[in-house]
Amino acid sequence: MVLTSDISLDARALKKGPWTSTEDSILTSFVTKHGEGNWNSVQKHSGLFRCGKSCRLRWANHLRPNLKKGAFSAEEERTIVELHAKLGNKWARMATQLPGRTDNEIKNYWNTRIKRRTRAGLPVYPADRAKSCSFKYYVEASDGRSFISGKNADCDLTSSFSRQGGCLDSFHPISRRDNRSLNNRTFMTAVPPSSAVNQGINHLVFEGTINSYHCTEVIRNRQDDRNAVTNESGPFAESSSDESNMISRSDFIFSSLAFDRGYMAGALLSGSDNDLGQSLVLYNQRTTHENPITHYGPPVSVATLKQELPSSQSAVSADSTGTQRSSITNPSPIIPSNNILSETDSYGSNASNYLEALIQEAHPVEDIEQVCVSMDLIDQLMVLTSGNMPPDITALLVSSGKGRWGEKSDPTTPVEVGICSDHSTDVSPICQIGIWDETQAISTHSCPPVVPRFEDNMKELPREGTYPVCTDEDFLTLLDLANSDAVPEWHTSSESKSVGVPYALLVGNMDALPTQQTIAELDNSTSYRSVANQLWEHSSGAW
DNA sequence: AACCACTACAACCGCAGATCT
DNA sequence: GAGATCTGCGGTTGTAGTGGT
Repeated sequence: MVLTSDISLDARALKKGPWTSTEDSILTSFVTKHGEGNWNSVQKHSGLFRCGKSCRLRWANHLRPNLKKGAFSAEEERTIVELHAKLGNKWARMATQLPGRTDNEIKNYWNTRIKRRTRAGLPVYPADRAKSCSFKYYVEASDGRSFISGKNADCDLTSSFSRQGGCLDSFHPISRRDNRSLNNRTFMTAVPPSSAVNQGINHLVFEGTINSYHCTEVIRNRQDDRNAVTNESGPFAESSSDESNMISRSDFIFSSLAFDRGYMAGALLSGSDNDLGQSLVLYNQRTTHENPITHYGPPVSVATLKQELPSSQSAVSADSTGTQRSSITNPSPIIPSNNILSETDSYGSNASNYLEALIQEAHPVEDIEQVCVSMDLIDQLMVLTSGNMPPDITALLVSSGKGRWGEKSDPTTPVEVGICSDHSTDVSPICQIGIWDETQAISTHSCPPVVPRFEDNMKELPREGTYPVCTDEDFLTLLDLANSDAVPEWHTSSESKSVGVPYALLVGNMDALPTQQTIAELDNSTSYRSVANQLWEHSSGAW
């Protein structure tokens, strides 16, 4: 009531509409004299009958020095497209990357561009931006599962993933740490059709931000997305440029990366942050960068897996005979058709023993260094473990691969943690563990495996002594060495380095995870690879 | 010349977070 | 600690200019 008259008074007093040159000059002289800020006082003391907001806007968009006028250059346009792909409608943030341009300009440009392209039936993002990733792998498994694995060398989009039941488009990993696009980061997602949803492997590979243009059915078996499974619509189903679709979630925790013949090798279902204790969480970038607590949880039992799946999806299903079995297509006649593991079994020791038996069956045991673990074995193991590779087995496989590093086909596929093959030979070059790199292309990786000490499992690893088991003192020593820059880094990419989990893997002791401060210091000074290098030298190449 | 569609741009509005009192 | 105020951001609207019919 009281305010009504005030408001109408203000409405009468304050001018709206286009600014005159006189007003501009008044505002300019006032700001030049008194500086920016305190815009309401501008209105009060400058004689302008404009509200503070209007003054700020006029100054910021038109009067402040160093503003660029005129049409956007081709380079600026390209930058805008890239930035929008990464940031969405964060005009102000985009403006900081375009000197002399205002958020309003960029917004106007984008909106008219959107209109134009939409009217023309063109995609928002140019096709060359949406498809230029060279996917290292694309596998359509016989059971209908599809995987896309992309590593991207020159663009920040991974898309053009379209398949029955879902597609992934415009996939933009962005570092939370500095909002930098993880352009060269390897990522993969698996989008199984409904018939295979119960594999427990349909998880995004990374934790980050997804700009979900046209994303559908990407994540389907997360706790809070279970309802979405039934209506064939994932959490990113809406197609919109709305900021609300900039989904940043921390619970897309990928497991291992490698797969062949359509099978995940290495595995693991993800879990939310709250599930750390249940899942074998291998990497969680958010926790790494902001709160470096990343766990190797206990192995996920089949029962746990089952529990974690939506009600419409079960890890094991009954076949026509009523036998409960993994719904992963059995890839090999070697493996009995029924699941060796009972539902309630943790696969741990059984699987380990079974794998050892398999290896011994395939190769003479006297020279384990010559053992080649074929993908058949990995296939079988995947069936055995329903896609969840226990860490001790992972380590065993690495052990089997000892000595193969750098030989013939270079096992350069980077993995976060897990097992991979290079997909180039019939016989897999075994496994790698623990090399996580968001800046290196797949094909340029070459470094010795870093074997985590899986706490209780460590003492059970074969060939004890060949693993780089680090004490905390070792860790500090290595850290000093790394920070001393005494050793050349394995790569000198100017991109920021990823530390944290790799470090922990390196150290082999999750308890020895460096503090965030340490990570930051390390990140500024050297690469964790130099530590790995030291580790390698310390072990005299023994691993 | 008049009208219309379209584009580019400027400015306003509402909201939310930060800061102040 | 709570309310007021300031500031910045993003969405929306208004308007001038341009080109085609």
